Order: sequence, then C-alpha cells, then structure tokens
Amino acid sequence: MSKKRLFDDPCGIARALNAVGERWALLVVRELVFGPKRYSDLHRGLPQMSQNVLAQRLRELEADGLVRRRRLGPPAPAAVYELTERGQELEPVLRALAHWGSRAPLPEDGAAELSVDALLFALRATFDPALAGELSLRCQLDVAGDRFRITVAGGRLELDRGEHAEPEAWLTVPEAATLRDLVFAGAALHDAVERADTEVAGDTARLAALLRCFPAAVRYPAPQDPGPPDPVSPGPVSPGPESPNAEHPDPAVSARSRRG
Amino acid sequence: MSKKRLFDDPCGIARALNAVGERWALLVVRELVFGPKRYSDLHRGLPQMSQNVLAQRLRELEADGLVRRRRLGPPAPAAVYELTERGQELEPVLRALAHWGSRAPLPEDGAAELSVDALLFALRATFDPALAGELSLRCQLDVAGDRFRITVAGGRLELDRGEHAEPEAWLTVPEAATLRDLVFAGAALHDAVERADTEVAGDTARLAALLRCFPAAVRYPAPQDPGPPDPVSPGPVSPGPESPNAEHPDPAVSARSRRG
DNA sequence: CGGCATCCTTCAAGATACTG
DNA sequence: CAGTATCTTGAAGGATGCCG
Repeated sequence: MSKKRLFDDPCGIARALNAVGERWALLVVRELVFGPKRYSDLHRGLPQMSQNVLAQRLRELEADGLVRRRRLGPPAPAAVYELTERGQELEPVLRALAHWGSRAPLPEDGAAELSVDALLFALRATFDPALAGELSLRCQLDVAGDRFRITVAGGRLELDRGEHAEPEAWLTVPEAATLRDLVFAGAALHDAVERADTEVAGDTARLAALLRCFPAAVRYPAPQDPGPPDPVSPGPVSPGPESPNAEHPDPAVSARSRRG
Repeated sequence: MSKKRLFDDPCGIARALNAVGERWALLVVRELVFGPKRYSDLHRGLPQMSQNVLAQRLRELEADGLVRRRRLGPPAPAAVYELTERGQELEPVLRALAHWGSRAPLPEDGAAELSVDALLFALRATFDPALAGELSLRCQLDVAGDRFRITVAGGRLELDRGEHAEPEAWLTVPEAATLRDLVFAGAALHDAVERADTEVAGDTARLAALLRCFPAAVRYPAPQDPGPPDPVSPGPVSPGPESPNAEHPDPAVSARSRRG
C-alpha cells in the first residue's frame, strides 16, 4: 500500500487534485452522482477502465472520505458505493468540467457508448436558462430502464433518479444514444417515435421545448494561428457558432443493439 | 510524438479531462490565469514539476488550443506562454476545484512554497460575499514585487495583475507566505507590520476587514459514520486531532529569505 | 542564463487471468 | 458478483547536455 503520489503544494487546486486528480477518479465520481452503485454497475459505466484500477480508485476515494462502501443485505450480500457528503460537494467541479468539456472535441473514434449517468449529468451541466425562458414542466424520463425525474421551473432545472408524483410529460428511450441524439444532435422527436424506439406521452409540445434547452456541443476550431502579428486578438478561438447542427458524425446509430 | 492517452468517452467531463486531465496540466493553467509567463517563471511557480514534463504539458496545451506561445522582442528574445480565450474559459473549473480543495487536507510535509499566483487565485476562489457584507474597497497589493489590484464592491471581488488609479489602501508583503498567514491563518495585520516585513497604508481598517473575507481552510472531518452497522472498513484514515485551528505548522517562516 | 531535448529509472496504468 | 494477482506498457521524475 504505497503512499499515493501527491502534489506538495498548499494551493487548493493542488489539494483537490491530490484527492481526485488521478486518472479515472472524477469519472468514478460522475458515475456516483445520481446515487449508489455496485461495483459491476460502475464497471458497466466505465467499460474501458481496467478492474484493478477501478478497485484501487475506489479504495483511494474511500480513504479520502469521498466515497463510502456500504454492505446491503444480508438477504442479498451486495456492496454498493456511494458518495459521502464531501464527495457530493464535488458536483460544482463536475459541472464546470462538463460545461467546459461540452465544447471540447469528441474523441476521434466514436466507438464508446455514453453511460446513462454521464448523459443525464450532461443535461444538468448544459441546461441553458435563457433557452428555457418561462418553460415549466415536470417530466418523467426512462432511459434503458433507468428512471429519472426532470423538473423545469423558473429558469432552473432539477434532475434526479426517481419518479414524479404527477408528471406532465413522459419520455421513454431504449438507450442513452437515443436521448443523446434528441438533445445534442437535434434529432426530431416525432422521427424517433416513428422509428418506434421512443415513446412519448402527455404534453409533447413542452417536452420538445425542454429538449431544446441544451445548447449543442460543437467542436471548437483547432489552434490555427497562421502567424499574423496579432498579439492579443480576441478572435481565433471563436467557435464558429453558425453551425447549429452537424454534431455527431453518425446519427444513425440510434436504433440498434438493444441490450439483452 | 506519440498520441496522447485519451478517454474514449463522449461525456463532457471526459472530454475536458482529455485536455486538462494529465498530471500538472491544471496547475500550469493556474500559473497562467493572471497573465502571460515565461518558461522559467512557470518553473519557479511549479518547482516540483520536472522540466521535461513542463515542456511536454505546454506543447499539449498549445496543441489543444488552450495556450499560445508568443515570442517577444526581438530586443529581448524571450518567449511567453499565455492562455487563449479557450484556456481562460477554464477559470470556473479552477475556481470550483480551488473552492473544494480549500477544505481538503494539506499535504503532510508543508515544505512547499505557495506560488504567488496560486495564493492570489485562492483569494478569488474563497472570497465570501456574506463575510464582505457592504464592504467597498480598492486596494493595491504588492507580493514579493508582483503587483495586483483588488476591488471589492457590491459583494463581489475583482483581482487582477495591475495598478489601481486611486487605491484607498495599500498592502506590501515580502513573500507569499506572509499574505497567506494574514488571510488564511488569521495572523494580525499589526503584528506583521511590527515585525517590519509588511507595510500598510491608507484605510487600514477596511484593509483588515478585507483580509477577513476569506474563510480559513480547514481539514474536513474523517468519514465518521457512527450510525449504521458497518462491519467493513473501520475507517483507519481518520486524521484524528480535532484541532479547529492550528493550520499552518510554522507561522514563523514569514520573515526571511528575500529573493535577490 | 533561459529554454528546452535526451537518457535513464521508477512507478502507475492497462490487459488478462484467476479466486472466494 | 466482486474483486485480487500477475505481467506488460508507458508516463512521470530526475539528471544532464546542448544551443542560441
């Protein structure tokens, strides 16, 4: 149990990175922000993370008081991991990263699935009150069997696991990619319904309005600085906002590969 | 120039970490938030970072469009690194991390110096409007020769490199640790002045009030969960001592080692 | 001297297999 | 299901060399 490699720097940023700066650590926290999960669920949400590293990160996060291991049962002797209070306080960090990262380029090989929790957290992080305006809606969401409740009111969005007592709209999608395309790739709701992989009910007009409250992420242009003697020009990184669509290179992946 | 190790995950958090998740990357950004710096200044602010890693991080940050290398001169052929617009947009991320990390435990061996920019950014991140109340002040700050201007008004704090046209108060400290003790360790202003390592002028009453607007960082308590029958993990990491203050082990290091 | 590039060592991360 | 054990790869750390 060798001591973890730490920044010897009293700066708060360095101290934070001492706790969550190791590779995968913040993604593990991301998988837990919506509630406790078992080891295998964590592994499902982060399939590219090797298991020994996952186990090690969990031990470190537990030692630092960000994650708590709880044993359920005895009927079903399953262990779950959940964020402590201290761990939940990382949400502003995740939110800031997700907001910034939503304008970062996608990795080239779009082979990876988007985990359900990752997608839902992206909604939390990229909700734009200006786009919401006066919209008010209680929506019940089902993504591949995971149920979430969304509440929009007063320019604010709440999003948690659970059930609304009296939803005004329902949206059921078979997998995360379907919702991803609806929200971030501008896929039309009625198209998804016609392909029969999506179900809607209730106030579909306001539901469609809700889906438009999340500004689509765009690739920002490469640091092409073709050498003008422009010492401090504001221009070069302007993310060419005149391309409101053209997001995911393959919006056709939506319908397929229903999991067993 | 082997390709960087990337998360193949379309989640915004993962995409952000692909840009700034490597070790030291965010600390390099921290050193640049207050303005351009030369390579050697960066190295001074991050003495524990080996130079090859610094050069590599700078190349990666430049390739990702977060940092721009600019050549000054020709009279003085010095190169400086500065944040692009995109890089400056990381400030909310740094702020969230610094705020969270200000309540994380200090590394055991407090041997490290706090870089000037790190300390000043900590002020930005931990300023508490509630503690400021109706305080209003323009203060000129000199930390080891680096000059900053602070403006507090309407429960907001601005802090940048530069000079106030008409400051209402002045504070001059010989090194970062002195200001650190004044702000975060509760050192008294008049004591510092009497030790002759600190100079104040102008409205010292409001200056003292300003210094009290930054809640001191404390070690957060161990994951004490005394309630449920938790058979596993007896919580061996409890840092134990309930010393509510006693922050910096050696508040006597303030006066000494003026750099040539 | 500032600004890196190179070489070598060490240790974390990645992949796979295996066990209670 | 929930991890641990083992092996390989590759990034970080440290020293030194080089070049304008």
